[in-house]
Amino acid sequence: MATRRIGAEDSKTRAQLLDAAERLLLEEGYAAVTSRRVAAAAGLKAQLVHYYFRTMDDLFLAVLRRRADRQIEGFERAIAADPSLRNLWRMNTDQGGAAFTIEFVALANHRKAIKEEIARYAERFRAAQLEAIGAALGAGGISNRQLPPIVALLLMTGLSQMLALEGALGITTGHRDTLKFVESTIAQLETG
Amino acid sequence: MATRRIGAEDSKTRAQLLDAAERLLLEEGYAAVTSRRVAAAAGLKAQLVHYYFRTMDDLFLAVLRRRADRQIEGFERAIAADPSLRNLWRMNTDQGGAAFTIEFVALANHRKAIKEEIARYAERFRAAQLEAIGAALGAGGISNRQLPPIVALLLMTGLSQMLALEGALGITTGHRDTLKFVESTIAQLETG
DNA sequence: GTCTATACTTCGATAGAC
DNA sequence: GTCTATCGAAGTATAGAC
Repeated sequence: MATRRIGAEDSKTRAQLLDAAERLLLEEGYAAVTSRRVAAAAGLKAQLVHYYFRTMDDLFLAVLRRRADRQIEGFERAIAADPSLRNLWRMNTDQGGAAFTIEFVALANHRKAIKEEIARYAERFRAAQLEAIGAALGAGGISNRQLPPIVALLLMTGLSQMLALEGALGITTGHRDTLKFVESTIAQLETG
Repeated sequence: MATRRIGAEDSKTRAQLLDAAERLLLEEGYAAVTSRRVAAAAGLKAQLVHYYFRTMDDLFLAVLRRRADRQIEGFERAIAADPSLRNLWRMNTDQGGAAFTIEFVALANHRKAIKEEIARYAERFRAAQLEAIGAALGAGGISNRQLPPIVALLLMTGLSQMLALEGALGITTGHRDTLKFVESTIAQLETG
């Protein structure tokens, strides 16, 4: 049948399946997110997964959207409350979403729909951060020629993501020194 | 049986299976690396995978070791030939192993044996790079207080990995500007 | 030393019952 | 609008034949 029916978006059962899928994804990786295991974790029948999400990819996309929306919202609230460089850096390192990122990047690497959705969210996130970092650098007296905001942003993002990712894998060489260096650099910038 | 037999390490069939597994891993992701698919890609029977590699994890480990050994060897040869900052940066960005890294990091995230092996290789790689970057910075007249080599290394690694990873996902905002910035910074350092 | 026959489990997805 | 019965394909792994 070309037009099979699909469960309501506000169904409580649907939310339970999403919760279970997210938990499994974080704890055991995307390969463990099967219709049977998700359903079992939620105490439901496996076929319900295919009722609320036609394919497994649809389920992954729903998990991604729910989580990314929450994260962007949280970021914007935090940056409105404290738009300092220090806070920007803290948010990039603190948010324990490294495992989540790893899973979705791996998934995205071979699934067009997920790849496109991730790229969309990443660009949105980058735009929001660029605005914040541009203002913070300007307030610290850093000119665009010395260090363009977009470059500062990619340096910061690259570094914080690497620290989180390596931390998750148990790679630690140089982390302490680098953290200290970044923190003292930020402190220097903020005091002028 | 506790002591099942295993195929010889120098078997030609074994090498074909490794090749097929590596190809599948890069082209379709680790979830596609199943005994049946690996064997089919190599034109062999699925059971042979379990003869040469007792479990699928053993197969993944063998792929990882073969590839990482080659990469470290190549790096050491290249850096011996040209130990400049420019070359260090080029090697970190050029080596198209982003997809490979993504897959193994995702795998490692939930498999102890793979995680430990990756950490071992990463630390070895870092040590080799640290030596090289320390020498290059010293030659450029950068003091340890201005920019400690280990910090420079993590900045460079974080940035290049992020550029590669985002490139694979189709995220491009800021990449061009950042590349230009890094290249001109390196050029400045190398001319004094 | 090399490979195959075979067992048993789990997978995604659909068609149809309530 | 919600859920279940069921299918065919694909998964890992072992025991045993050559």
